[in-house]
Amino acid sequence: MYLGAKSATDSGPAAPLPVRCAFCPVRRQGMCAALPDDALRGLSVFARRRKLEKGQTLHWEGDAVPLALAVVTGMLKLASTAQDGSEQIVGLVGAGSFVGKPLGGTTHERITALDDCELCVFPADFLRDFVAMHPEMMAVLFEQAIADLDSARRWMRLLGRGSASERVAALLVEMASRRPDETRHRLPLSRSEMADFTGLTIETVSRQLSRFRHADIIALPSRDSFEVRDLETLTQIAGMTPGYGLH
Amino acid sequence: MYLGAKSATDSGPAAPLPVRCAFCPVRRQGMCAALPDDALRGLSVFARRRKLEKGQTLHWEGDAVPLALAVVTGMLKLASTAQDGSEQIVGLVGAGSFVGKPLGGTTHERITALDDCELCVFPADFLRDFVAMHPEMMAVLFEQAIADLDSARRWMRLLGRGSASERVAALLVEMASRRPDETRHRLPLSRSEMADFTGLTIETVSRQLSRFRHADIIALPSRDSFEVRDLETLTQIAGMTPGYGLH
DNA sequence: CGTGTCCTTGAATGGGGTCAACCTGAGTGG
DNA sequence: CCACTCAGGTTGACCCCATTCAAGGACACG
Repeated sequence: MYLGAKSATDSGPAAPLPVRCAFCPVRRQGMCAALPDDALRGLSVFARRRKLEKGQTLHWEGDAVPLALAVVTGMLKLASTAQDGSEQIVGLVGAGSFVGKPLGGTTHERITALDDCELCVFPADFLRDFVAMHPEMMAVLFEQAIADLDSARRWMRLLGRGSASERVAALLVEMASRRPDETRHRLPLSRSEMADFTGLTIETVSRQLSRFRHADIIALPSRDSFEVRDLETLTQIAGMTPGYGLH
Repeated sequence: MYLGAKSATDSGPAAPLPVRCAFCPVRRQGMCAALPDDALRGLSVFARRRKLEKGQTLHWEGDAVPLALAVVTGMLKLASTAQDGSEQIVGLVGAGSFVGKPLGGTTHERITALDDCELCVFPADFLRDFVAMHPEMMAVLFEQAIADLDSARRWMRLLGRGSASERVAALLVEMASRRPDETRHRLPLSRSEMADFTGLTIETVSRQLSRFRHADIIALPSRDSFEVRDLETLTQIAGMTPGYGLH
């Protein structure tokens, strides 16, 4: 169905990498990093850049997955909804990460932009064929699935056993660990989304943040940013050894 | 390092399947089902049958994973431990399922037998090489990782948002769904393990079970078994029906 | 028959939920 | 410029459900 990709892949080593790939901020991350230039050229033929505005939802739980995507900039959330309408966020996806089921199947999560995002989107059909031709890519996807599983299981422990302060601290550490060199970080989640992720209420999240602020562990210069003032204490509260993020 | 497997795989279509595979109860499930006889013969060369007694732990969180395994009979739990010693079970693994990281990496979970188990164990090094030669096997492992991820995320929702009755009901439904035709089921988890899995205390688990029993939703003929008397109500409770009162 | 382990049940406690009031800042219109 | 609105966030008071603490039961073991 997308077999044209084969010839594109084989179109000779001299052909240049498309500009969008050559200068892509995630060229050296995740899925794309695993591919040599010529394979990436084949992949890029069917890749489509797409912007997703903050709050927009990409597709819905229960649908067959029509596509897979890599995040170029911004952050996405994966969330599932209960009958009663309450939402549980089951994953955060940042730049360089991949979402989707290249082998098909239905997903049970909704994908929503927390930021204005830039995505690199592939039709799932094409990707399935492409992966069949590039086993090294399958390995990368598999490893990411395993990493996602690890991270989901760490959150399970937190949700099952963690107190409110542990959960909120863990979320902050998680956000902070994505840019370890900075102390000030964007906080693309609203209080309501933080509540959905931690399994708490917005009031409890707010109270914990205030406690951390009063204890001078963090500062909250604006609604959508925070500053880590005492990372050690924060990681300690989160119940994790420092430098060991939830990914 | 295990390249001898290659010649074993190619040793001609006439060679018979080893007895332990031919009569294996999971020959048609999971990983093994994806392989034709001759490939399975190659795999079986390095497979080792091993029994694990109830309560025995196979290996420990934080270690590099030395092996991968398929469950032949019995049930395993995957659990992670917090600094304070509290345990959170992050997965139950039944017959036919696969555990491990065929591509290497460290695991953060302990693997413990809930029952007396029979396992089919592979050295991780060998499996990595074998998978490289059998892309169709990679696909199966990938799909299982995705399924595990889905299930972990469902539990995340339950742990984050579910009440005590929802969690306990969900665990019973989960156990019951493994043998849909039966109404009476083995319950290989102790109360303490049920508590670890649901993120509750043993007292709360016990109270919920008693409530279900008094409401004639289940019966508890012995400590390690239960009988579903009203599956519809049970699934309804597990599905997070808001404010369901059993008094 | 005593002892230990696991389970059940009861009563008291407390952490987080719920409800409600208030605050803050961005927009909007005069 | 201020007044107004409105959504999102904060804070307080109260309450409820699960935990904690404590006692007792069921069952297997020597």
